[in-house]
Amino acid sequence: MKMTPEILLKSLSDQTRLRSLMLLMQEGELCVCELTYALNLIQPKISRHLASLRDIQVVTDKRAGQWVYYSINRGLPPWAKELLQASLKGSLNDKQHRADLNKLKNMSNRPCELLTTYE
Amino acid sequence: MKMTPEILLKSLSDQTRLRSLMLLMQEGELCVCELTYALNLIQPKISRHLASLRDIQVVTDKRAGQWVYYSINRGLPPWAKELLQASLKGSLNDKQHRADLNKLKNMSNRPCELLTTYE
DNA sequence: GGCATATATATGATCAAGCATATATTATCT
DNA sequence: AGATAATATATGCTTGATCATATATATGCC
Repeated sequence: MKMTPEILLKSLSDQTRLRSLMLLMQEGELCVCELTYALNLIQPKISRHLASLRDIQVVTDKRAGQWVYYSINRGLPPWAKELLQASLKGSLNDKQHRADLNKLKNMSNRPCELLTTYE
Repeated sequence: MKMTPEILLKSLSDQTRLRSLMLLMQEGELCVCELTYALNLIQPKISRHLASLRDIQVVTDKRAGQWVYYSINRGLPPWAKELLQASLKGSLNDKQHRADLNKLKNMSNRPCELLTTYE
């Protein structure tokens, strides 16, 4: 599937998807339960939006045990990465984004991929 | 009104608005009738979308005689300009955008602001 | 009056939300 | 090891709201 501004921008027009992507831009890799906690939304909602982002290949997923980790697709064309970077730049001042990031940092019992991999 | 990624991205999520903005990015200044012709859409549709873009201050308008010219708001924050630039970069390969631009270039009796100003 | 632009109203389509439920992986118990 | 429970994630399905569209009409400039 070919990425176009139309497709990418439409995916960014939803608050839940935008908030998720901005966290992924800063944190690199997050599982559904981390996003669910950070954004304070119900799990099916997060899962559904991540699936739609995966469908258009804005994010990639990776199963690690019982967790599924999502991250920004490294194969995105340069203009798309730049567009996401600009969005993040604009979000750094954003109250909502800052609150989301803070909530994530304070999450207890955050799943740690490395521990489960090496045990 | 404060510009945020949420507001800007939502405005870019509509095809008519996106196509109009991409032409404005390349051409600098266009009136409603030029956009109507280039995008091959009915006038009220263009007018309405431009009004919504003006409401959130993504574009500015300027009356010159019977024409109203729209252009990208120069006062946009840097991240917003960068986001629009990235969108344009992605649109340069886009079939639709190229067709729109081509149609505009071939428009006959294009209103010329300078002539009407000085006559 | 004619052209350019704006707005009002009604209709229709898209899409997100929420609930319930299904699948998958891990942990526990006997 | 097999059965069971718990946790993480995904997916139908229905409802409701948002928003773009089209037609018609109005305003403003030459």
